[in-house]
Amino acid sequence: MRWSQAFIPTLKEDPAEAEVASHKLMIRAGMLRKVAPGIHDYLPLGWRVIKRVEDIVRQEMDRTGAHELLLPANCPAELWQKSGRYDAYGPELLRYKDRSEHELVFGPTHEEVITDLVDREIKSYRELPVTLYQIQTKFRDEIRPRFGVLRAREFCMKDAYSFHVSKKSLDATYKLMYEAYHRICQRCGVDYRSVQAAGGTIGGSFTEEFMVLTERGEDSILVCECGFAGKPEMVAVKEAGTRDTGHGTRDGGPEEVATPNVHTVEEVAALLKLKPAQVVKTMLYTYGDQAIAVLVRGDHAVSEAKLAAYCQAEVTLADEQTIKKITGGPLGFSGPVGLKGVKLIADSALQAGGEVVTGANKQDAHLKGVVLARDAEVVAWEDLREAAAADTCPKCAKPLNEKRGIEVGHVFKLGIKYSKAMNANFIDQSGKEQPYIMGCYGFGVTRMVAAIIEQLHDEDGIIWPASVAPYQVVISPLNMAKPALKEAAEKIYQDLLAAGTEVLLDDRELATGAKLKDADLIGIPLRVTIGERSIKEGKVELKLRREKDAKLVAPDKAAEEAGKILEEERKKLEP
RNA sequence: CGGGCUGUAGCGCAGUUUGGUUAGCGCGCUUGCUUCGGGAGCAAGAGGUCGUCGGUUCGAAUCCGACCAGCCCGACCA
Repeated sequence: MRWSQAFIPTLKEDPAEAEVASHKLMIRAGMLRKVAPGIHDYLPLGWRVIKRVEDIVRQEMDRTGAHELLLPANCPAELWQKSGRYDAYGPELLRYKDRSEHELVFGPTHEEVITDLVDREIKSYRELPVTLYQIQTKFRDEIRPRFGVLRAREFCMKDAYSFHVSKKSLDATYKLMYEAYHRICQRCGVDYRSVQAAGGTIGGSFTEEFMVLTERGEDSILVCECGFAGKPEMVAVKEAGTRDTGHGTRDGGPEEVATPNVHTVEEVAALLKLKPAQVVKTMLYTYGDQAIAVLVRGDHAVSEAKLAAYCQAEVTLADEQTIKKITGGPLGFSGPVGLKGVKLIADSALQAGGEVVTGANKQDAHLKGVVLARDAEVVAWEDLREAAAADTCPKCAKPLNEKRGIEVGHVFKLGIKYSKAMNANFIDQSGKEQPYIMGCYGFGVTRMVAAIIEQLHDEDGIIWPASVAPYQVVISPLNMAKPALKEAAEKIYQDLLAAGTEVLLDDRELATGAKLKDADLIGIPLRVTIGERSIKEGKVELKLRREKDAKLVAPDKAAEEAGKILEEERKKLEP
């Protein structure tokens, strides 16, 4: 492609609307423009990258034996009513009516549609398992779209669904998908981790997320140098023996102290001149028609995932009314002493003993000098809190580091959640109807593009890995008015085209600096620089975007040498 | 939905406090000449419902009111 004829509207300045690096750079590099909040034009350069990532995803899906198809973006609401998600999904689901008043949804994900298709077409266990996938535009009516394509309302996603007769068969496909996702992330050239996700402990289902590590990620993850990574709510915590909670044990039991208008742990600790760790939080949760009180140290957070696993049910934080009914006191003053009629469990970190401060179950009062083992009826001490960077790796016991990540992929064993709700069955070997056992596997294509930039850029612009770059080579003749430079550029351009290389020839009549700045901004992996300085010696320069120094080669060897360098670059990204 | 901020040329902004000639600057764009190893110089030019509607005033980008849109934080979602 000749740059003079391309549509690559680069910008010199950062757009005011963009906050994060990937968003700024996608706009400045002429990849992306905003049409409405969370809705974008993908310009040619951006679209080329999206297609490169799509191709990687497609190749890895095909390698697992999955089959690509394309489902409609517009789906009848009936399917969603059948699964129960028409009500459960909430306002993020874009709904509308057609001219004959039929209700439709614009699919944010396609479990319903695919389950309906498979149910209509696959009747026998003999035809299973099957894995189907599509790469498609999804729509989610995000409450607050932000960061460009990282959290958009319209985005490109690969979604795959597998159908099985047995859990064992699902396990096998899940493993294939899990491995495929690792290969995709490796081929995209990013530093990433796979982590077990919440929900994985309920009902035997299992789910993992693939997170690209970047400082601006929306999720917190804990990583260890041994390779372990996990989400704080999932990482098992081992308490390190006894712990001094700060103020020793006196006789005499708890003593009430006035704490007017003091609600949060920080406020209580400040008022009583203690550390948050010396205060105990009492959190009430409900599940089904039951309630449970959970104690954690003031500086810790309850892991709802761990609590859900303990309760074997989804848990919800109790509302103020429920709190009043159970504790007799208002929100913010709950405590374990004298608490009746509710199961009381505590995080293992509190087992060390010592005196702590808790709520008094009445307005504007706390209790100090509480010794949980003595003053409260704790029925179980469990690992119930979110892990933090201060904790140690459950695998190797080294200290953990807290990192931020962007979720690009999610693999999930669904089980019979959808097939059961939608009454979608196959006939098993004994002639009986059984619900399909399902898995689903999502991958955010446009999100991955942004995640790559977020991780691979410098102050000059994007640094594309060769595997996803919109062009492999950019040729920059530094002065189009000099015939010698122009001719050398043209020759190398033709050589590279003949070799099948995706090449961008910067034939624009711009000042030298502008061309070099633009080339760096759009991040093409390899630049062939043709300037008078080197052409006088009969050479041109080959420079990798990610490196500082250039290699000098004769113009007629440039295409061949470029091919070799790129081959090396691509090899590095192979799983 | 709550809190904060912002709407002035394609982009980035000044001007608004204290109303007053023809609304400015930088980048970009057009034409010409000169330049060319890190966003060139000179000259000439095009481009504006000052977010919208209403009000106050002899006079409104500027004051008042309502509305709309966008961005950030939070809540929500995952």
